[in-house]
Amino acid sequence: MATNSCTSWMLAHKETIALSLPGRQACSPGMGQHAEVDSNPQRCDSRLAIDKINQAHELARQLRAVLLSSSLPAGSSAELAREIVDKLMKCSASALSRLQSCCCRTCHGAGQRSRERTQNTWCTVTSVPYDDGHSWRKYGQKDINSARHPRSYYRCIHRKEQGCPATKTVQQEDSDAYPPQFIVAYSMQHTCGSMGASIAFAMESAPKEEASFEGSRSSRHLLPPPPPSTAAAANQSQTSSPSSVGDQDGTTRLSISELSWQEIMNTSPPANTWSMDSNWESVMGWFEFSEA
DNA sequence: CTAATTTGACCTCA
DNA sequence: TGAGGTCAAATTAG
Repeated sequence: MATNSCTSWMLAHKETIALSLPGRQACSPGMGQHAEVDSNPQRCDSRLAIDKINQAHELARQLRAVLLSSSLPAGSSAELAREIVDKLMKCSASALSRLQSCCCRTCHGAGQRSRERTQNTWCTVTSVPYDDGHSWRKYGQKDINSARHPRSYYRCIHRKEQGCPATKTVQQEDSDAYPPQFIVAYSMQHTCGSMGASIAFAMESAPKEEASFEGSRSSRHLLPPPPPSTAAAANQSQTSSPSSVGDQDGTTRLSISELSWQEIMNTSPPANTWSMDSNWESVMGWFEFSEA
């Protein structure tokens, strides 16, 4: 797959950021099979959640337009972007909260080797499974019996030097949806000092696995190099996406992470607060989302 | 040359 | 015993 087409895909789907939903679907033990969303309206306020997600989607679209705008004077676009991101996060947090209240939080239990691990496993379904704010290194890939697509295994890049136990698996759903949806299952919290991550699942932006769709063997070409101004941040995410996207014409378009996300993260709660197992309430409290 | 990915073999668990 | 997870040598790319 050509780098150009991949970049185009990335730009085309930027607005899908923030729509990765830890509670959107209850992951089945097999992961390769579609999980059932709770259809009981009394137990699962899914309709409201969907509305909220749609709002988030629209906000993300607006944000993209702002970020890609070159006519705005410096400073104003960043300010506007921050406001939009703020609203976006409120909406997605609200949706997540609602969905989480009704959907199971435990993902694939099959194959888990210990109770501890099972308790520290959660998942999300997203069209852009890679940039979740942490650095991952792929260490394996397996064909799964019940799934059409192989499952990829990643571990934290700091595993060696810092002993970080975090791992994740990425598997494309069997559906023919476009963009393709991926089930991302995380295991264990990061103990490394890298960016607080899980919150950044909302900012995924680089569909590396796109390479496999197109038949390319390596995905290393697919991501444009980060600009100097964000090299440090990108360095934290070697296998995830850079924090901004370089255009083919040589200019650098600011991404969410560059304009506002870093600022948000600077005042964010502890890195692991997005664990669906233990700290969800604190996250909700931090966002102080107005309503839902 | 170094680092990341691929992939077949091996390990663990149900 | 089979399925899923991990290891590690080989391969690939910068």
